[in-house]
Amino acid sequence: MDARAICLAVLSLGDASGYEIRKSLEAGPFSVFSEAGFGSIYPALRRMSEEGLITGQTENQEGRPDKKVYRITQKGKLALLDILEEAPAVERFRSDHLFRLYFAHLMPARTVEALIDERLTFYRDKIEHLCSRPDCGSKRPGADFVRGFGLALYEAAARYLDEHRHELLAAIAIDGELAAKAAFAAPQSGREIDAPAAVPSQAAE
Amino acid sequence: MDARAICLAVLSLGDASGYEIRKSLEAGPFSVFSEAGFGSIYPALRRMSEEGLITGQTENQEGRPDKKVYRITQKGKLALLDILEEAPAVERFRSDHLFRLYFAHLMPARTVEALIDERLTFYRDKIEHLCSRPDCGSKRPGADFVRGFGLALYEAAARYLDEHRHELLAAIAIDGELAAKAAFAAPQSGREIDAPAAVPSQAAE
DNA sequence: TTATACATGTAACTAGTTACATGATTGA
DNA sequence: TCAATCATGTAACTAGTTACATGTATAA
Repeated sequence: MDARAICLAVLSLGDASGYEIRKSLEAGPFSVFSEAGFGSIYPALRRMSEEGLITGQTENQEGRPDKKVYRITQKGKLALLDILEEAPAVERFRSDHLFRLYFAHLMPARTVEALIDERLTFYRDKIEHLCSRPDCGSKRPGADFVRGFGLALYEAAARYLDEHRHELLAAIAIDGELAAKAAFAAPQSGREIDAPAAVPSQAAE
Repeated sequence: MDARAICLAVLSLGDASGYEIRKSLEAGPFSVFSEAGFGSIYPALRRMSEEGLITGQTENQEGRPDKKVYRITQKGKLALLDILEEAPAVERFRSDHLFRLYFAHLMPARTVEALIDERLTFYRDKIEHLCSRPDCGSKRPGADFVRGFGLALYEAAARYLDEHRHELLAAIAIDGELAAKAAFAAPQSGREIDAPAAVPSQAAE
């Protein structure tokens, strides 16, 4: 889903300003599986407002900037139902952290350690956050299902990192810390120059 | 990481053509955490070739199109090390499937069922695929770590779906299948029109 | 005969990020 | 006094997707 769908989804739960939508994506029920910045939220709201999917009402506030509170229209509700019926996009998962950890042998052990710790903290924060709001109303069964799913994943991730960090760190240490990096970056080493034909199958595997 | 980093990573394991890089992203060691299409791979390879991070050699093949086999240069290796040292991007997770499942009450039960089954098959395929190649060489400890992480996540996901699908499906059925959808889409219902100020906090929560 | 695998690439488009502009209030 | 929170928005840029163009060989 794109920023439009996300905004529509948040507004289907209740009126909100662009700022509040953003906040909701950080902490609300959609925080498990979506994210969007102001740079995509504001243009999306404006366009949907022009198209009649939502309406905006400017609220004057004392002491702080005016806010524009949006409300989903019936047309907007139907648009959301349409989005729900569309074939879901192929789920793609890209992880910068895993990318780096794959090359752990090319980094100093303390960098790898910091990387894992940071990730652990991230998952634990997420778990704590999800646990702190039981929110189990049977009105929206999908909400509980999705929250449970997120919780299960975050817990599995945290458990894995916790149980395997020493393993990885030990394996790097044995390697002589930066020896692997030096070997990799050395002008001549790390590749058999006269055996290029044999390598592609390895890469493709 | 972007398409450039991904290509560099694959090439650091061995020479490959654009086509082979793509294949490797579907099945190889990076399939756990990255994906890229031809439309981003080919331009990335060309640019990196111009910049001297990789070199390309055209191989004539009988009976099939020529292929351009790329090899990472020393400059390319240093570039990869640079990427590894950069602060990792904030990990963002967007899921079309979870988005839909959140609104399960607005969809026919059989659609929801199909959605979950599809996902279950996806995770099981991934698990089977990851298990089928033990590949435990101590040379690249990060490779095993990352594969294990992916496996742990996919297993947790599959387990959750398996154990909770009936729960969700039952909750929807009780609701009278499409009654919720009708109520949601009905012109007047689903929102207290005269209590707009109270709603934002709910959305933001 | 039909689809898939092999193989590379471009053009047009869509979407999203980053940085900037503006400015008051509140808490440390 | 400094940072954070509230609040909205635009412009320039970056990146990625989709559809197209081209063509052979092989397996079902």
